[in-house]
Amino acid sequence: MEKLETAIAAVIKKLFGHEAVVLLTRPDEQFGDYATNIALQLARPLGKNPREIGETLAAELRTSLGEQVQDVTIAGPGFLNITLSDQALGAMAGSAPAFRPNTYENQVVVAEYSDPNPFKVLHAGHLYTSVVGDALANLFETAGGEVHRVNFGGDVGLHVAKTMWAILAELGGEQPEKLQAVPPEKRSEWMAACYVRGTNAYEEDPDAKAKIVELNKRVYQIQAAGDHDSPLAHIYWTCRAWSYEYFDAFYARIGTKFEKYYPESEVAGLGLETVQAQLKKGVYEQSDGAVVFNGEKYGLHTRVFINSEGLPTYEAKDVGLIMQKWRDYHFDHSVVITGNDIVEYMKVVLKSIEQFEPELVGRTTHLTHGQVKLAGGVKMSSRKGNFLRAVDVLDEATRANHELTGQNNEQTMLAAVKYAFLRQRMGEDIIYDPKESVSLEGNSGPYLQYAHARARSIVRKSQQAPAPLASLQPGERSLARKISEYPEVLERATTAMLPHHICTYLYELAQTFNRFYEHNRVVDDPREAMRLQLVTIYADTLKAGLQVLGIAAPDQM
RNA sequence: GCACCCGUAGCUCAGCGGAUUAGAGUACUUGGCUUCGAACCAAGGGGUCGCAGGUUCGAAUCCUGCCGGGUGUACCA
Repeated sequence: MEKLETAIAAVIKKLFGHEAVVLLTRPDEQFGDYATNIALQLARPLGKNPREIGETLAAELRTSLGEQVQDVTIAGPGFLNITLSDQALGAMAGSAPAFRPNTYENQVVVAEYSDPNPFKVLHAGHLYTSVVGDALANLFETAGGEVHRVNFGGDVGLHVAKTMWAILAELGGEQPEKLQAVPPEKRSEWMAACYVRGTNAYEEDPDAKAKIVELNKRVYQIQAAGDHDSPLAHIYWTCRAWSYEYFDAFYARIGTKFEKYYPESEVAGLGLETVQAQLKKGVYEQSDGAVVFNGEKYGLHTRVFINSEGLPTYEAKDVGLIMQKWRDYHFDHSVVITGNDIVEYMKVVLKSIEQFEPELVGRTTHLTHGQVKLAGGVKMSSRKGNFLRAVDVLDEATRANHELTGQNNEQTMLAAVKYAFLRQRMGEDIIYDPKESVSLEGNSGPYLQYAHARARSIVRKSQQAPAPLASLQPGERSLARKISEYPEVLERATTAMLPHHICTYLYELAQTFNRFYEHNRVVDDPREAMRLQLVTIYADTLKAGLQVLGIAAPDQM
C-alpha cells in the first residue's frame, strides 16, 4: 500500500510537477481495492477540473503501475478507484497472517495495568482494564517490543486497615494460628467480606473507626520495621500473600501474566524522598503545612503530594512508582493504562516529574479507558448492593454459554467477555448489562471462534495440497481482499493504541468468510486446491488477530 | 464556577487522517440445513448523526456557541 502511494505521488510529480502526499483508503468493494481523492485535492492548486486531473492520472497509472494493477477508474467528482490484479492481491493476502509491524522493534516497553488493591475484591472494572491492558501489551509485543507487564497496588492504607480490623474481629484477636480455619478456596471471599464489614464499621461505629485508624498506623510500622514476627505482622503478611495468590489465579484464568507487582509499600519511600529532594529545588512547594505541586502554572490544578502530617499521598507514591519503573527498566516507552477518572490527576503528577526527569516523562503515555457501568447508567456501589465483581461477569457469561450450547467451554466464555470489552473504542464508558452484554452470537467473540473452527474443519477434511491464488472468482476475491487488509489494520491499531480496530476488522473478515462458505464449496470442488489455500490463510489471519487480542482460536469447539 | 471527556437506529456500538448511497450487532417480521460445523447465511422495516452557526466545491467527521450527561477540581485512593 505504501509502495502504491509513493508510486502515485511519483506519477503526479511527473505529470503535474506537484509534490503531493497520496493517501489510499479502502473503499466499498464495488469501487475497487483502494481509492484516493487526490484528484479532488489537486484541483485547486493546479487550477484544473478534478475529473480532468483524474482522467489524466488514471490513464498514466494504468500503464505505469503495470501488472500489479488490473484497473484504475474515475468515479463521482473525481475519485480514483484502483483494482489490483488477482496475482498482486493473492500475494498480499498470502503474506498477511505473518505480518508484524516494526513500531517497537528493539525497544523496551513497560506496560502497567490492572492495578488492584490487596485486601479487596477484583471488580468488573479490574476485569475490563486487565483485558484491555493485556491486548495493548500484546500489540506492543507483536510490533517487536520487549514488553514488561507490571502491576501496582496498595498494600498499605486505610482499606487495608479496614479489612485487618474485621479480620481481627473474625479471629477473635491477634491470633494468626486461627487463620488456618479459613479453607484455601474461601480465602478471597472471606477477605472480601472482611473488607465490607470493616468499611461499614468505619462509617457507623466511632469506636471501630478509631481502632482502624490506629491499625492503619501499625500496618505502616510493620512495613517500615520489616516486622515479620509479631502476631499482627504475621496476619498482615499472610493475608497480603493470599491477596496476591488470588490475583495470580485470576490473571491465570483470564490469560494474562505480570512479571512484577509494585506494592505501594515498596515505592512510597522513594516517592517521599524524591518529592522532598525536589522540594528543595523548588519543583514542589510548601502550602498550608503540606507539600504541593502548583499545577496552575501549567494550566492544571494544584495537588498535595505530602500531607501536613508528613505522610506521602497517592501523588507521591505515584512519583515513587514512576521513578522505580524508570530505574528498573530504563524503558523506551512506558504505558500506564487506567480509568479516565484520573486523567487530570495524572497530568499533574507527570507535569511535576517532568520538571526534574523530562526524558522519563517524554517516554510515558497515560492511556485511559472508561468505566464499567451497569445498564441504565447505574453506578456500581458496594454499599448499594449493585456491585459487580469480576467473577460475576465471568459467571454470567458461563451461564449464558451453557444455556445456548449446553456446554461449559471456558475458552468460549472468555472470548465472549474479552471481545465484548475490546470491541468498543477505548476511552468511553462500557455499559454492562448482566443479561445481554456478553453476547455469543452476531458480532461477538464466539462468532469469531466459530468462523475459525469452521475453516479449520474444512482444512482437516481436504486431502489436497494447497495451490497459489490466481484468477479469482468473486467470492474468492472478496475473501482474499479482506485478508489483505490485515497488515494495515494491525499497523493502525498499534500506532493509535486502539485494539478495537482489530475487533472491527476480524468481525468483517469472519463475516466475509461465512458468506464465502455459504456459496463456495471447497472439498470435492474443481477449485479445491486453491480454495484450500485461501481458507488456510484466512484462518491463520483470524487466529493471528485473535491472538493479539488475547482470545484463543481453538481448531474445534 | 473552571478543566477534561462524551452525545450516531428502540438498545449496545463502529465510522471522526472531510468525500463515491451514514454502517454493524441486537430486538422485531420473513426465508434457507439429504451436500465441507445453522454459535451460520439471506431479505425487510427502523436514523433531522444533541441543537444552531461557521470553514469547504463537499462536514457525523474540522472550528465556535448553546443544550444535555459524565468525570475531576488541596491534604481520599
